[in-house]
Amino acid sequence: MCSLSKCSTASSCSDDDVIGGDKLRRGPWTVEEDSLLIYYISGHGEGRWNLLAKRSGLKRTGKSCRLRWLNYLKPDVKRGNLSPEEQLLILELHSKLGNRWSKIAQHLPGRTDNEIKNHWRTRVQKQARHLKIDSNSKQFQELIRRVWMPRLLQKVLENNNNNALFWDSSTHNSLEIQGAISNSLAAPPQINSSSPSRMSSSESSNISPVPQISKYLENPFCGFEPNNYYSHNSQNECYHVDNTSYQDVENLSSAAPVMGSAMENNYWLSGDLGYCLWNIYE
DNA sequence: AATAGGCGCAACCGCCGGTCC
DNA sequence: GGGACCGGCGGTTGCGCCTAT
Repeated sequence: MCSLSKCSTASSCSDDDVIGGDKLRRGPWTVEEDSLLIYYISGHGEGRWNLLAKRSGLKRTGKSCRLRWLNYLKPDVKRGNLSPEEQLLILELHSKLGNRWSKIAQHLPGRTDNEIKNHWRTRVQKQARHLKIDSNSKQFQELIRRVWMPRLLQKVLENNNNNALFWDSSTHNSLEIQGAISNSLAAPPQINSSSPSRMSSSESSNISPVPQISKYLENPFCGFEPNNYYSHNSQNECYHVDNTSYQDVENLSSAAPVMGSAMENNYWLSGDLGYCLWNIYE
């Protein structure tokens, strides 16, 4: 509630604005104000913002103090670009929670609702505008799930493969991120009918063990059929177990267990065409 | 070098729900 | 019960920086 008598926007307010006889400052915070707020909170703790605003000597509203602390000054506020993992999690959570930014922020330690909201508006909604699609439409939601999330997933896994052949759980301790990754592949596979039946067979290095016989689950990129069984030869070229020849071959470069999966035998397989979700057949 | 336009982000606004008296 | 106050939330604004022309 703006009780200032003569301002309509932040930029139009001056230091001469008055509340209750005191001059109130608005707009960007100075270093001195930040220091004062940090000093006061270090001595008295957070909360009771209106009282804090009065007693600290800051010529700011309680709301303004709260916002400055929570969004900027609080020590655990994480700064810098959102990682692909975080972006993926935001997309996943937004699909479930909608614009409930504070709820989404609770799942991203160190990130504020304001930051996530800004990210959504500047990055995600911008895409919708460019595509002339309503960002709340089913069509856009589908686009996010089918295109954007798999791309982010690819980035996440590429980063991961660069660091370690197998999934490094020490860098991905959030099961929620794992869940978001799994869910990002929940859409039915987009099988490209123009794809050649024999897939590319470039040299694959750093080949990791893959299950002898695996059940392909799902992936928006690959041409494998869900719930069919595949095996591989000594070069890690995959083939359908019903076929005698190596048809539908894809070179597989690495395998990583799906952490947090309800199915312990689920693996991500990294290959020429992207990433596949497999279940070890027993 | 100047300028216009776009973008990112900090900060503000208005509303709402909870709490206290 | 209801009014006042407060904190939290989502939406919006506008400033400053960057980039393209």
